[in-house]
Amino acid sequence: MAKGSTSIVKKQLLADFKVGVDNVIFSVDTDRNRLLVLLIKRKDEPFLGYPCLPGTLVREGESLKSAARRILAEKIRVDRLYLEQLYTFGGPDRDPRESPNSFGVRYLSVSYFALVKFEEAELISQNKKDTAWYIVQNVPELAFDHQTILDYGYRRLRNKLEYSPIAFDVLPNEFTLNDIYQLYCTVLGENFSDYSNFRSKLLKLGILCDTGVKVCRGAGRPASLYRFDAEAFAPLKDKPLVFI
Amino acid sequence: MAKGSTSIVKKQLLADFKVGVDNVIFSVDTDRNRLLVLLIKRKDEPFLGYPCLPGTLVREGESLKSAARRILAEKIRVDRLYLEQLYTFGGPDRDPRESPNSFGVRYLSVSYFALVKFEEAELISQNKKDTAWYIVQNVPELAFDHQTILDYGYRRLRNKLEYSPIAFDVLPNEFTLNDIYQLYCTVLGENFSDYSNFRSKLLKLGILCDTGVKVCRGAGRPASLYRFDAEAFAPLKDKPLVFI
DNA sequence: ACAAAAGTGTTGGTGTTACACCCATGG
DNA sequence: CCATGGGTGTAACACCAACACTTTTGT
Repeated sequence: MAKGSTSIVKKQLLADFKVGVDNVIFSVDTDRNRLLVLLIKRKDEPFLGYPCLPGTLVREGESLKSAARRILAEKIRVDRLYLEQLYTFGGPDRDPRESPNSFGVRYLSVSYFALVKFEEAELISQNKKDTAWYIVQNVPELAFDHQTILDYGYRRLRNKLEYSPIAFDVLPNEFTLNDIYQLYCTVLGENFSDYSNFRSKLLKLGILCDTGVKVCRGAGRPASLYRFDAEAFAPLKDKPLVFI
Repeated sequence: MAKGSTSIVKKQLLADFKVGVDNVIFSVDTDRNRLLVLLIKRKDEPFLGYPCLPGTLVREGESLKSAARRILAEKIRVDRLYLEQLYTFGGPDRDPRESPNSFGVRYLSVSYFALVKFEEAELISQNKKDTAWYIVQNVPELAFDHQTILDYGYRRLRNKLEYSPIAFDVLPNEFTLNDIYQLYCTVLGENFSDYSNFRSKLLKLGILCDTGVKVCRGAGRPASLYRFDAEAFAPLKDKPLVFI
């Protein structure tokens, strides 16, 4: 904003804000083919008992992203994740707490979108009973406008998956091609692409290297373990790239 | 944000925010094949005299989008435009005015991205001498972190153009296929696509209707005037769609 | 005034590539 | 049983060429 405005516009007209950060935290349970989102049960009015996205208010000297990381660290413990800003919801009427007697303080929500590894996402024990993973396609009614935020995050997740390699942020260091395929299926739907084409397309990108190691999962031919080659991907960064 | 947080975290830790809105306003001068962005010269310190994005602080009871529309209306007069939120920049160090003696008030910038019709974008006279269109690829050094915001907006513009019909928001009601092509060329670069394929692809979408009227522009065969068919496009909304 | 030339919009064709769908093979 | 790899037909696209209709230029 230009400072010029502050001197022209009367101070008392300007809204005072508290800024909150709400996280849409996704994980993929590849074993059961489920896309999950982390929700917590509210312990206060309004919307007492309703699930909502984990959020927090931004503290002094804290960046928005730091706040997002902090609330994430309070709920789950992960060492690898993908995190990016989603959208800012800031209408004056989005939160019923912004009543006329709220002294003119408005609440703004900057939402963040996170993707974490389900297998290593350990719920922090102190919040365990109120924090849980929900199947995205089947969440109950959420508090505030959090369903809107969730929808927005879900759309972003699907888009991101198609043109950027965020899947590798939540896959083990070594994985089979089928592991990736299952992840994509879970998020994008069963028939987003043929497995055969998905394979060859992904391999042709040259960003995976075959470790040569084979793994047997149940019956069937052993699959090769691959590793994401960050160096090979680096020059492709910021280029239009399609992963499907 | 969950209200639970407010009761746990000590009030004095929370940052107080003033929220600003900065607009990245693009227009396309199709005659001269130029992509333009609207900048204003700062009349205050810091960055006195530097160009910056038009912005304002959000007032009480005003939504973010309303603030974006207000600042836009103060600079230019248009009746058709495309407007969407871009990104929120909120690090505690982004604005040098946020010094330790600023009483802990932080400035957050929610940026908006707008596309307007160059031909009808009339600069409001009172700001005329400090408000001007700049060629995007050739802007001078900007105040604050506005170059970052501009870059972000430019990228968004190119992406949006490829998969959503925002071009029709800034084209005349009736236009030739070459008009659209020129607009795409100006934004995406000369060789983004072959004209022949661009034509047939666009027509095959079935969202344009031929008015039958022909226009002659200088020499050459007369071109058909087309009109965007909003009804035909409606069912395609929210579907993955490619315009290139 | 008339014919030729040049400019611009329009339409169609061809080779290459990507993809959907299917099948053979290997461990 | 399942991962792997290859094969085929269709559709999309890059590149190219021809054609249609107009204005401009030359004689």
